[in-house]
This record gives sequence, C-alpha cells and structure tokens, in this order.
Amino acid sequence: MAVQRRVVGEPIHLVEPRQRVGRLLMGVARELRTVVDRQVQPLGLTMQQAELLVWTHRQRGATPTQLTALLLTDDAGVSRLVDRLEAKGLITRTVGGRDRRSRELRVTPSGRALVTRLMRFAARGNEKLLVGLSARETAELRRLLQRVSENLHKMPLDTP
Amino acid sequence: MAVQRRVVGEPIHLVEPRQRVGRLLMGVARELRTVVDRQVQPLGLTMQQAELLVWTHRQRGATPTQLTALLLTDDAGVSRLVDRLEAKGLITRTVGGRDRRSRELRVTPSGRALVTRLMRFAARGNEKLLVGLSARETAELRRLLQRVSENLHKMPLDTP
DNA sequence: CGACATTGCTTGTCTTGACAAGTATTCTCG
DNA sequence: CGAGAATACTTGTCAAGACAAGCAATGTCG
Repeated sequence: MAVQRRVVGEPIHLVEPRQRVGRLLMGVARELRTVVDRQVQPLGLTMQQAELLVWTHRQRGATPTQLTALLLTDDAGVSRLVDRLEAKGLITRTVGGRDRRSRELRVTPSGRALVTRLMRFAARGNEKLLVGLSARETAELRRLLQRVSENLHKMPLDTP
Repeated sequence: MAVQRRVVGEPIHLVEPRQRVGRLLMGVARELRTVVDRQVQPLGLTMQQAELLVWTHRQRGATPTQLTALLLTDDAGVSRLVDRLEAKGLITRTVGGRDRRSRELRVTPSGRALVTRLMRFAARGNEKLLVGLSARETAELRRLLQRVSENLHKMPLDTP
C-alpha cells in the first residue's frame, strides 16, 4: 500500500497469459491499486483514503460502520483509515448524536477541496480502465466478477 | 494477510451490485485472498506462502528473482516470504552456484508433504471459483481481465 | 429495573505490498 | 585490467487487510 515517492514507472509486471483465473484476478487488482495509489499520491492520499474521503463527502455524517461495507475492509481498518485522514485534517470525527457509541464523520473544508479533484479523476480513471471494452463487455465483466464473488461466498472450508 | 484463528464465516460482505468495475474487481480479489488464506491456514500457511512453496517445488533451484514475476510482488516481498518459509523449515536458501549474488531455493522434505496437499487443493479451488461459468465465459473473463490489465499499463500518470 | 447480550469502535499483532536505500557480485567497456 | 554500471538480494518504513480482544453505550428480557 505504501505509496511514497518514486519517480514513476516500470514495476507492475504484466500478468502472465496462461495464469489461473484466480491468480490473474489477484494480479489485476494489485496493479489497479498500485496505479491508483500512484495517481493520488501527489495529493498525499492513498486509494483507500481517497475512497473514504469521497464517500464521507457524499454521505455527510456517515458512521464508520456504514462505510465499512463500501470500503471493502473491516471496522478496524476503517478506524485506522479515519485516524490518518483526521490527522491530515481532512475529516472530523465526532461522537454520534443519537447513539453515543457511534462516530459521525464529516469532511473539512480542506478535505472538500480534494474531493472535487478526486471525483473528476475517478470518473476518468474508470473510463481508462475500460478502454476497448464495449458496453456489453463491461457489463459481462461485471456479471462474471459478481458470479465469482458469489462462488467465493459459497466456498466450503475444506482443507485437504 | 493475517490468517490467524477465527471460527469461520460471515465477514466478507457481498460486493455491491452497482459498484464501479474497478471497485468490484478490488473487492472480489480481496474476498479471494481471504478465502484462500482461511483454507490454507490449518497448514500454517498463507496464500502467498503456499504459492511460493508450490512454485519452488515445480522449479527446483529457482531463484527469488524468477519467482518475483510469478508471485505478483517485488523482490523485497519475495525475500521476506522466503524468510518465513525458511523459518518454518519448508524451504532452504543457498547461495547460487554460478552467480553468487543469487540464491537457490529448494523445498525440504517437510515442505514437500505440504505441496502435495496444496496442489490438489489448488485445482479444486480454481474449479469452485468458476462454478456456473461455461468454458466460453471463463475464457471471456480471462480475456477481459487481461484487457483491463493492459489498460492499466497504459494509464498515464495524470493527477488532477 | 437489572443481568446479559449486542453493537460501535479502538487497539494490538501478523502478513503483505510498494518503495527506498544499501551491500555484494558480476558485467561492460574503454 | 579496472572504473562504473547493472544485478540479486536484504532491510527499513508506511499503509493496509484480517483477526482477536477489550471498552463503552445500548438493547433485550425476565
């Protein structure tokens, strides 16, 4: 995850052609995270931090629990993500009004400045990801990925 | 990565239906790693460790550099992976015969016992991942993922 | 009401990615 | 041959993902 300095390019080795699908999937996801991390790095963010920031902006006063599902991580992960964004002064974390166990997250003014840039960037990035794929193919990719996801949820825990 | 105890189930929230493809991809990959980690955990391994072990077995005397491409991480990552497997007594690391900068990895007898189980498991796992997908769909998924991977490599580093 | 379970969040640990920087070898060329 | 480049690893740092354990606030029921 890092995302520190480094000039720019080369790593991210191409995914081997004959790989098993699972491995291919892992590889592409890793490449995606690396690319996104590099792109938001000049803003001082990581992919996950950017994601949390944008979601918090969209859903003002959201609680960590609500964001957990969106961020594809667990509550502990969100807790520490929030730590970092709070430390950077991009969001605030206050005790929930109704339920004092919960926390309400809000984007600060300086956070809001980043959100605008991020949203534009996200749209463009998603497009570039799908260059050369027709609408039908994009839909198909989504469907197949969802199917794999469902299969994963059904995987019995049999260890040989 | 973790893979410690924990009974079994529930987490791994289903991927939201209307997500952007990139997010969906990240989610499925994460779910996949988690499931595999859980399955090999009783063997005292993680997905990455299992992968390194199997590759080392297939390519006796392989060097970390050769495995780097296969493992979808960088040389530093492989170095530490090897550390762990060596500490567990599953592989050995010796100075390369021809090039003394390199290291030659070999599976130990106790490592070999695990490899057998892992290979059987891997085959079955890959199948289960693709339940409900025809051969055509699997090929299509592979093709689409490869296309996305190519697009990622072409992504210019434009930060808004 | 009050014991007990549940929920929301935090913190600690381990493993992994990505990157930087450093060491030991080997390679390349003038 | 020998200086400098390139290669193969190692080690250090930060961010994250998964899990366990713990605390405080809230809910549930008898």
